[in-house]
Amino acid sequence: MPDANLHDWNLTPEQAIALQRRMAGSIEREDRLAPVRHIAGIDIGFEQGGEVTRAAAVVLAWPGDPLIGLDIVEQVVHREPTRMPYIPGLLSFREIPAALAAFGMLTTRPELVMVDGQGIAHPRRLGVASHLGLWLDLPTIGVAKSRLCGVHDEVPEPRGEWTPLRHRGETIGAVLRTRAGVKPVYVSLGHRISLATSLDWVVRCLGRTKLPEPTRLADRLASRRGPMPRPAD
DNA sequence: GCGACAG
DNA sequence: ATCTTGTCGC
Repeated sequence: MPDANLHDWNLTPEQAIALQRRMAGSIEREDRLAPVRHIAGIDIGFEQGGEVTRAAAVVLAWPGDPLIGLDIVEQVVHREPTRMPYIPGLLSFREIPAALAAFGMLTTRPELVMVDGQGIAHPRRLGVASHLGLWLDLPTIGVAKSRLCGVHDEVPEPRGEWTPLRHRGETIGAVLRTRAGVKPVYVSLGHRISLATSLDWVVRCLGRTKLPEPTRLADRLASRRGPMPRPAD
């Protein structure tokens, strides 16, 4: 069987794991961002019992109106047949192809991308946010609603409080309280950004909800709940 | 060997 | 992730 390469998304679990180990070494954990004017949010949802994969991408302008909040500049949806099942640790191979297709539909090229899932807070340090960041060569942040690996203390109740997420003696992310009394989110750097800066951006993009706006809006679009994209004027 | 396990 | 109604609370 031929070796796995970046353009092949139909890999065996063994090949996928080997590829993650190779790619993880290319992840940049320090800031290398252009001035942020647009922030994108990416998320994937499923339809028809999982047969169809639905990728959503939203672009928000930064900074937004202090009263209205962040403005939606663009929002797109891409649907395609689901390729592979969900396997813990191999999520990106299931979601990235569709995410890339949706991202490619965007007219605006954001300077920062927030992804629903882990960045380097992954057993092999290559969660979906990191994988996507490497592919797009853009700064990415992983914002997950639950933990994949690592341990942490309880997070203080006040909004904005956080505690380190550790795994094998290394800090791989932060568990952030985005709303008092609500389950915290797992923030980890994806690519070309530090954990500290990642936390800054997530907090800055927070509305009154648990998830930051980019991820929250993409989530809503991907799960086909909120209003559909309005046709162009 | 026995659990845990992003979405 | 998705399947699903009502219900508790600000």
